[in-house]
Amino acid sequence: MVTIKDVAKLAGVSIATVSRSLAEPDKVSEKTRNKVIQAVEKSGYVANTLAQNFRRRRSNTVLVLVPDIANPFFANIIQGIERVARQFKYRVLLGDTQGYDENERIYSDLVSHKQADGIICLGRNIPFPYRKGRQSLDPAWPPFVMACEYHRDIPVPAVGIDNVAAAEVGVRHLLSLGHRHIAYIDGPEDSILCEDRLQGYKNALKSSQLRYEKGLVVQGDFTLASGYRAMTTLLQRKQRPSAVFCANDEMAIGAMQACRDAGCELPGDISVLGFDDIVFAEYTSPRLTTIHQPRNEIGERAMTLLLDILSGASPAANRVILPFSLELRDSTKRLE
Amino acid sequence: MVTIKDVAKLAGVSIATVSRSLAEPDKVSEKTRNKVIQAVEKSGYVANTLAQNFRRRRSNTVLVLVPDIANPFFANIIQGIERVARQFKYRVLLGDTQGYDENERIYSDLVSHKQADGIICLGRNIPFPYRKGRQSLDPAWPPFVMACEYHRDIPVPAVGIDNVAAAEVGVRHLLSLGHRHIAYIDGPEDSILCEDRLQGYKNALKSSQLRYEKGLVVQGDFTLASGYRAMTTLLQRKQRPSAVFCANDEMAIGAMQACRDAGCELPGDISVLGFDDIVFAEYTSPRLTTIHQPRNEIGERAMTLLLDILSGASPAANRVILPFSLELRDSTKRLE
DNA sequence: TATTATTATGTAATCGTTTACATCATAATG
DNA sequence: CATTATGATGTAAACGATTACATAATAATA
Repeated sequence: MVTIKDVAKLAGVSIATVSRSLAEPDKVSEKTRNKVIQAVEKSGYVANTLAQNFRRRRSNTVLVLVPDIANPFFANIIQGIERVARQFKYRVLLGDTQGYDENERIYSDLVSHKQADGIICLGRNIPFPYRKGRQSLDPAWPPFVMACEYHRDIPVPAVGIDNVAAAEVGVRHLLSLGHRHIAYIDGPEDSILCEDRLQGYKNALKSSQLRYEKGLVVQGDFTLASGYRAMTTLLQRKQRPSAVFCANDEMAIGAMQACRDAGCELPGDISVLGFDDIVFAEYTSPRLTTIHQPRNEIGERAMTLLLDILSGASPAANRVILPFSLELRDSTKRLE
Repeated sequence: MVTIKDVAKLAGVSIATVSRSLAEPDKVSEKTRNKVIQAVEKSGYVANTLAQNFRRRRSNTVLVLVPDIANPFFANIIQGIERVARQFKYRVLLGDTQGYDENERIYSDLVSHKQADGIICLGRNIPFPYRKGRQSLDPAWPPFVMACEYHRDIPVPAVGIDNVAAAEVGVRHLLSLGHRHIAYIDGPEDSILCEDRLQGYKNALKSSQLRYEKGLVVQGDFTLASGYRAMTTLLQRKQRPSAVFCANDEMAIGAMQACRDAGCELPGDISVLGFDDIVFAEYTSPRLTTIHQPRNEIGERAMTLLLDILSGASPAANRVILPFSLELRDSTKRLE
């Protein structure tokens, strides 16, 4: 294995000069720099990252905590993160948390010695230490950014869309089609995202002087199956809703299946509105009307934000709000 | 930061003893071992992984090359890998190759200095050096395992199912329903997986004395959109197929949409058979009949295999073949 | 030209482990 | 009891980079 020493010998300079030529080229005269570069090329030297990480006390790696990689929604965000990370020579370490609260593992494995320079959390259960807020945070914990979700009380840097507004736009769309009996299939309890969407749902109802009916809100957990179950519950009501707004596309797709199984026409009997606009939304029958989130961009911006923080820039824009859009397709229909 | 030195002082022993107590406990007397353990607990010492990695020249990290994380099929495999990795205190570094051939990056970033101790490749474009076979492989490249795909000529360790047999079972099912005009929507050209599935398709046809008709095979690229396009092409034939076998579920779902758009009844006019059994397959309309692959297990076994190789075990089972199953649902129907 | 400021380079310490080797104590052997 | 094997511990040298500091070379000034 060719080390910095070999290069130094080959170039006829000291190892310090080699190191400098590569890391801070302007601290070195052009002549020597060229000698070094030549030697590097000739020898095929590539710096030992393990040694560098150790010495520099950082790893050029970010840890991405994903509640569930199998969820295509998250996958797109990860892609965005990856792209930016690669551009800035960072590596992406994946942690599928599967809902577990795995603080100790994260801590002892990665954080305590800067195995990861920063953390991006895609889910709602953020590692415990961050819940206590910046000031009381053990300095060993590295910078932390949330994508999608955010924290209500603590100003954790976060990237996402305005979920209240998005939900409101969606539900208003249903209202504009004449629906008055609109159900909401909610996501997991501890998701602020879903609280916001619920709020948007309520806002929209209020704007039409409709009263919020608790029985029309059923909780799911973002999975297809939970959407199915929730819809099944809703269909058992004496008065069936004529439209249902779902906190994500998967539950919407599950709900559609439940409708079909119950013999409902789609969208004739029931209009379905999703959230996220995953690729599959265009391939359901009928095609799913949904709220589009810029997933790739969310990932990109989250990574960019993290890099900013890592580079010591003040967290100017502590919370990045990206635009959403209502994607009109065929699963919502005017009420006759 | 508390280092091994602090622990040594606290326990009243040398750093070497501390190191040994932790790494090779039986090389140390019980008495001292206990002293050390106490000191470790008291001080809250946790070994600096960066230093360890550097000194040991390995990282306890595996690199997983994924063609596309957004594909739920791969996501499940990654989950399996993650689970085993975690169990054995390995970390998973994710590389979304997006089809790029990014050999140099992998090499200079990771491989040359054991930033990753091993590689698991989920896709078909395996890093160049491995294509040349073990004997002519630069020893810097770490052990390599393929999941799903494999290499025809070179005995690269691989985990997967018997794709020829699986496809044959699937198509025989269609034949048993009376279909005689069966199309195949193929995956990308360079995928051995798909070659195998095509072979299975041919085998099945032959077993029913049907001749293989080239026009009934259309190429896709595993995406929903490509399935849609392929099916559209097939529907333009003077004689439409009565059934179509797709190399993956996404293309099948795309194909179903194309059928609907063309005014075909599903499964009345056309039976559709998928491959993989992704979660969405149960939520299409009609529910998709498909070949089930044990995705999680593929990931788990791939990681296990890699760990075996890393631990120096001879690659006894160089190729692991897992069972598949035909998942009968509603998208295939007897031809009337 | 002599002196000082500036820039370029080298020397050597350092990061926190692991590990070969030396040393010392203890147990087993003759 | 002397000698040798065995086991437990310590000493110190790595690993390959970065970087504070010292020194040498050059440029700027008087």
